[in-house]
Amino acid sequence: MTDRSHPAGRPIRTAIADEDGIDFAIIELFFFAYRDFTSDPDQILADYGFGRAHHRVLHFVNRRPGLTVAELLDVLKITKQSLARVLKQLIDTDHVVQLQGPRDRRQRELYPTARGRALALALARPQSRRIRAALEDSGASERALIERFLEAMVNPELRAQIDIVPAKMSGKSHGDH
Amino acid sequence: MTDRSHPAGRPIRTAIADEDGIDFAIIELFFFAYRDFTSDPDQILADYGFGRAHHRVLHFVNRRPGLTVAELLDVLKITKQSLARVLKQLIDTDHVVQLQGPRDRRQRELYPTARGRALALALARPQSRRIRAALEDSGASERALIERFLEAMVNPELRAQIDIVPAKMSGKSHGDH
DNA sequence: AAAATTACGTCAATAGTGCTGACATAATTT
DNA sequence: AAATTATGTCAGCACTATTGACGTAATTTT
Repeated sequence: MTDRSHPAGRPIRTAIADEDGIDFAIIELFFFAYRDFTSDPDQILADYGFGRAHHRVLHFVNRRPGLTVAELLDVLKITKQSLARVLKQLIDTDHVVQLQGPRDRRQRELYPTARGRALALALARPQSRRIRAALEDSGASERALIERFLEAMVNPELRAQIDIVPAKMSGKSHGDH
Repeated sequence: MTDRSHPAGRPIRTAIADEDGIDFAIIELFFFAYRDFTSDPDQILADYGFGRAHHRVLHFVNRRPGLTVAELLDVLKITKQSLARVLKQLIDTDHVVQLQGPRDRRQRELYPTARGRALALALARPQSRRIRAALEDSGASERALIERFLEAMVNPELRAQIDIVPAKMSGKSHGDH
């Protein structure tokens, strides 16, 4: 501990400040907030032997039923191999089913089953509860502002992927026949 | 693909809605936002052969210089073993130094070196830039509201850890004596 | 003073999730 | 017919996290 073979490196005893106007407070809060935000579903997932990767796949398959493997890879920004394992498990446990693409038969359209839908909901519930509580606690209950802020945190090139599912309003031409 | 040995599991073709009033939009945005938020420092860390774990240690050692190993474990909520490797690397590369605790000589107080301070700043810079841009883009530029929201997302029991470093402002009503 | 506890370090083994590169197959496009 | 595309799969690797066990030095308790 005192046998330094290094060029010294004296200890800095002052806390890092807002040097250069860096917003350490929010950087740190974002870390804590995201950690706790994911901890709720982690509990549930553990019962199924699933991890966060399963959650993400399940989430997007429920949000965009019928999306293909390639589309899912693009949304998640992971590799085929990374997806393969978790997707296979979700299919084997009957949470997700694959259907041959209607236009292009090479494609696999991914859909949730009733079971997959139920699990996705169970995972989202505590997260949504936390969000609602946080909105209330933070006073303003300015949902729209938080939404805009989070969206602005995302890389501009990727925002397109997000707006794909505007839920119900903003009458998209989603024509689910 | 049609050789199902399962009890069936018919595909659900409708997108998951705001069933039960679940806020899927913000859940999803939080995922995208955090992913991109961490991608900036990830680029830099790769040059050092470091990962996110190194970043987190470096961050907190800079924020609370002199914190002990036990305190760091408590903040990060990881195990001793998980910390051991990354901390050792940070010490070996002269980013962090250990000093024997003054009161309790079993303790190791952790401090950043000049190098560690510089790296912490370099990692925080793009994150802070992203936050500032997002605050501006989201119009309101309501920093305080975002801060309150994120804090409210954290488990109440853990909020104590956060307020430890109120920097200077963060004019909370938490009456810091 | 002896015993118990604490703080830290370390070893071994394991899990989850990510990566790259290579290769195979079927289907579509050129 | 040839090239490309969508998907699946294999092998191997890296990082971060886990649990459990053990050792040592220092402190606290009895």
